[in-house]
Amino acid sequence: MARAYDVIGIEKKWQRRWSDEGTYEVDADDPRPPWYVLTMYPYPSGAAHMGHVRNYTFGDLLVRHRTMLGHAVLSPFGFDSFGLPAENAAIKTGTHPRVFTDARIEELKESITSLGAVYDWRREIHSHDPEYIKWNQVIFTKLLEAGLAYRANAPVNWCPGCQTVLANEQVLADGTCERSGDLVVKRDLEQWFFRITQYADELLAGLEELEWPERVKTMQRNWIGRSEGSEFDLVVEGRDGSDGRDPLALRVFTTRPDTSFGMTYAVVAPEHPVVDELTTPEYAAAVADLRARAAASTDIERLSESSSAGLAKRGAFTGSSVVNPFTGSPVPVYVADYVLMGYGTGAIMAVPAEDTRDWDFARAYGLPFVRTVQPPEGWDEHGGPDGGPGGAYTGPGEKINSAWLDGLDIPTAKERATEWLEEQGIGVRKVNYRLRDWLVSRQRFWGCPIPIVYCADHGMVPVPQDQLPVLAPDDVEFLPTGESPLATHPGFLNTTCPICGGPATRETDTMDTFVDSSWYFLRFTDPWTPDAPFDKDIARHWMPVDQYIGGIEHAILHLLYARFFTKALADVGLAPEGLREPFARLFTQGMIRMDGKKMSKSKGNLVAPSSYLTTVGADALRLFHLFVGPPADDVDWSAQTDSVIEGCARYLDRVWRLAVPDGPRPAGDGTVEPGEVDLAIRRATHKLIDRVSRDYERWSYNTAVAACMEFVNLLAPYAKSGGRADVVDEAVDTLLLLLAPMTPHLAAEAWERRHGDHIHLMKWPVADPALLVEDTVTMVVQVNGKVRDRIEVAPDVSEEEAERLALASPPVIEALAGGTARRVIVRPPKLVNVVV
RNA sequence: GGGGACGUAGCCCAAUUGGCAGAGGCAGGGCGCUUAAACCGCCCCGAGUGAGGGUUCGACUCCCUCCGUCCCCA
Repeated sequence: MARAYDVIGIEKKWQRRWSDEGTYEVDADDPRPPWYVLTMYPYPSGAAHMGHVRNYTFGDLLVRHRTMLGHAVLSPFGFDSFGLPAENAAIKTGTHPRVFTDARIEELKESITSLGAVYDWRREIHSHDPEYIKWNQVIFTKLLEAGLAYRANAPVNWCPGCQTVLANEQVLADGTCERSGDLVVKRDLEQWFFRITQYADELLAGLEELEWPERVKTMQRNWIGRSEGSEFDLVVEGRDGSDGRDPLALRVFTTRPDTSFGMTYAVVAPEHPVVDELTTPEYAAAVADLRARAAASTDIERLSESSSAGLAKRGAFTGSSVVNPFTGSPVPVYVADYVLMGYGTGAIMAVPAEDTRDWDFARAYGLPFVRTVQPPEGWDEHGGPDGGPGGAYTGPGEKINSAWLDGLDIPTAKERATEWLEEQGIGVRKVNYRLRDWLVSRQRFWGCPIPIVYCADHGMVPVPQDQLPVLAPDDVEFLPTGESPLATHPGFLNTTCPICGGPATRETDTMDTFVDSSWYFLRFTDPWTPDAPFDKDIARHWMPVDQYIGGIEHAILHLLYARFFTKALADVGLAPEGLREPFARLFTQGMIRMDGKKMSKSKGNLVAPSSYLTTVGADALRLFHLFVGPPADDVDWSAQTDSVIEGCARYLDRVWRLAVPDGPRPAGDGTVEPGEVDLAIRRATHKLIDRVSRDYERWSYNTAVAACMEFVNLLAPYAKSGGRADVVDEAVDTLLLLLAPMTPHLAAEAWERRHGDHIHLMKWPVADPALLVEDTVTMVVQVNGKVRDRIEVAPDVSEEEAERLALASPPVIEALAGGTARRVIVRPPKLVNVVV
């Protein structure tokens, strides 16, 4: 399509100038108030895709807008450059992951730049850079010193395809690996953990003060999963110690101690260490069978009620009983896979009447139930789904069948039961979390090595800071065995003990890449200090990030880990004390979908931005992303999308012709007083400032663009048919200033041709309040909600006057037809409704 | 199974938060310009808001139920 201006040439010209002139480079001693805008740093996957374009368009708009508002805007960029794809490529092609990664970084950097997105590139970070690795390792040893990192043997999710450990969240709902699709299995391994659970309460409480989307905060709350309850002992029948054997008891956790009188059986997790002791010879085979099956399935499968295993195969009687301390009666103990070792104590009291999972299990095994909460009338007949009989009742109600708790409400009964357990010395109040410690070990090559050596005499020894970074060797072979090359490289593996100098071996695990992304935003504030990961005072100047932008897919893990790291780093003295939260405001933009699926490389439905950059240009593509809908909403890439993008390009052509006319600029008549028509344009100009400014604040770019389009529709005929030059100039200049953050190249070039200077160094326009007030507004007059008349009134019309005018309106009088108004609703100056 | 978001013209979306359902764009149609077409300019065409009920003088907006799409947790 023929364009009104040299789009490609102009875009290249300005991209070079912003870079050459360092327009968006800032330092901590800048006198302007600081503002930190950050878009989540990307994994370098090669040339940018549409999701990147959308992402960086929002971020870049903010950087330019905030700068025009007079802030010193910190806008850094970097790459999350460790990760699996580079290593897989190495195995496939024999290219070293660094070579592969560096090439992908260059591609991505180039395509980000060609979008017109501006950054302070002096601060660029690569997480595979030796300098970054070093500080990562220093942080690791500091956390170790502080007791926030530890090593433990743990059952882990093992992906046979990737030959590595996966975090729970990397395992999909169907029990397969999110990357390779292989079925994940359980394995016991010595692993490194970060003690994030120590911060569980603070991570929960800290959410309150954050200006984050409510749903992200909800997801984090659910992930942390704080629950208050009691932990108490169930004495195994016959093992109270009176027969000379050691007493044996089963410790259970419950959030509903008030239901204890309704316990009809108890359950232990298949992995529970007490299982062997509880199981009588008679039931040993069945229990062993169940344990084997549980070990082969994932947590998700085990908790799923529609498991293919079926309820009947999911439990086994141990042959033992435990005594319910509330009733003194024994109940049978089962092993069942719906109880997990990792949560609570790995054992529960089962109350089928008030817990749906217990109910299902009890029914499958013919176990009785006793209600301890009075269900509503008719519950047993039609309380269930589809009006069938009701099962477990988990709602509020009066306590029954519970001796001294009878008649109480649930909260009171809960408190009494807890107090009783404490008085009897058999239980304690307990807060439980769903959140687990963060497993950071990865059996991969392309990650940050964990800086630990193992010495025969001194055990586990952290590598001293002056010997960091520990770097992976270059001369490695990448074989499709799945084993990390680090584990078999003698030069890397064999080292000396930092304490005694004797022979030692290195830790061969590398860190989860979420470690790298948990503090990069701090490093960005000062990537130059030689003796620390960043200077604390400089970090304090810029932090927290004023606006963080990223995908909703990071709602839980990355954001939770980064919050944990910020607190932990402050506590070990690396980050500024008092800095508890890294991201004051968060925005999660919608994703791009095509044919109902997320647009992604793995789904093979990518639309390359590059084809648009060489046709309609970056500005039009940016404008499209801003215009297509609310930033938080998903974008459907459809057959019509190209026409919409062309429509955006057409609009920019119109703006260009308006701003840089072919012929001589219209000579305005500055001698005559402006008339009504001229004033209307001026009013529209200032209303546009007001509207766009407010839309920017509330992330409503689609309406801001629509307002600019509407304005051009109004302005173009006026400018063409002899409008006053001063009025047109004010209108066009204002429009360019408002567009500058959205379509920076066009705005910059047009402004330079008009004024010879740099639009992005201009101040954001301010609306003249005098031009925002209307002389008159249209007041709607209704009779019984039906519009009968419209009357022009003063904006500050009084209630009495509005009512008088409405009742005097001929159409209203006609509609009333001699009847009297029963009631008149007056909402000046917008509406009067006469009710008959 | 639990929690959440969203359903407005053929399509993408507005409606300043309970007050005239339409701002903008795409697609479609007409006229002008043109030898013709594209480009460009001007104009036209459009839903009663997923369905049902409730609250209210008044509901796209608030409350229930259902349907559909998507997200999170199981």
